[in-house]
Amino acid sequence: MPELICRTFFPVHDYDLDATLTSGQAFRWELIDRGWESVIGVRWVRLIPGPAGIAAETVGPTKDWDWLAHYLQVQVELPRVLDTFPADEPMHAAVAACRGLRLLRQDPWECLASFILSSTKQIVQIRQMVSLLCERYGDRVATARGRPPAFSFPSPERLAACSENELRACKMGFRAPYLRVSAQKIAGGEVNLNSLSALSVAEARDELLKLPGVGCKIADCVLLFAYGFQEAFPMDVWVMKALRQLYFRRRPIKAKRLHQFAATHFGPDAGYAQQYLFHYMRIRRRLAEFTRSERGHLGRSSQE
DNA sequence: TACCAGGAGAGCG
DNA sequence: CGCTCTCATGGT
Repeated sequence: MPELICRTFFPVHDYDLDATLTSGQAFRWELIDRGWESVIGVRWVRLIPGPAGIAAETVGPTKDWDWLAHYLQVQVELPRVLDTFPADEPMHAAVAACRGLRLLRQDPWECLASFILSSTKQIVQIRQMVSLLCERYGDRVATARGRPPAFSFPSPERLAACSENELRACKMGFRAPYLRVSAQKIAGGEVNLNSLSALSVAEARDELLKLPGVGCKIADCVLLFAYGFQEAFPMDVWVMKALRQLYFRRRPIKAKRLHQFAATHFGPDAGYAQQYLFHYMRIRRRLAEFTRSERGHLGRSSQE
């Protein structure tokens, strides 16, 4: 029985889908034959970026695409956001290098669980842990013919029912009890993720901080990537390095002062600015590594 | 091989 | 507070 493929098109400008999906905010997108594939909620999705916008397809009868428009935040007028950034040299450079980078609006539980796993892990490894978790404890969802199997992100209830060893087997190490207990607190109603959008940022942050394995940085990631609190400014080692390098040129600055600077300097969409700085640093590193390796090859071959 | 990764929590003075 | 140590595991 042939599956029903439904398609739509979002005519968005200033939307760099590649940058957005590889900028370390979501961990389940894979590039297959020039399209990005993942699962949002219980739906498999394939996105194809083009010059006039983003083409999308999914499986099963679909007349309403609001869930995807919401996830992609296609209604956001990017220039309006960029205008709120401070008019300084570092931000100009970051914006120029990451033109079209966007923030997604993700499911709170998937976002929270993923970032609980993120601590002192590289993005490739976070992807690996999340992928194992979904394969083993998520539900199979329908995909287009010829596509690899896809799974939903396991619910809090499902992960709460896992043993610590089962979770450790997904290569998450010391993060296993954090994820397990957090899942239990959410499944048991001790923390209600659905109620946070009605709260102030500070109140919502305090709720997230009740969960084990969630400190300021991870709370801010969830506030920003899942709830759309755009003033939340997650400060990880990369953003810290960006601020020191771009704004304080190797003058010794304590982390506390850096937080104060970030809280006052970047305006109402500070979290958006943060994502530009984060991605800017990462693509600069990739370029530097590429250049170094190319020079290495040239150096060797010219020796002969 | 040594060092680092989208950190958090506990123990200490 | 603010500092240091530990916690698994894999990539570079």
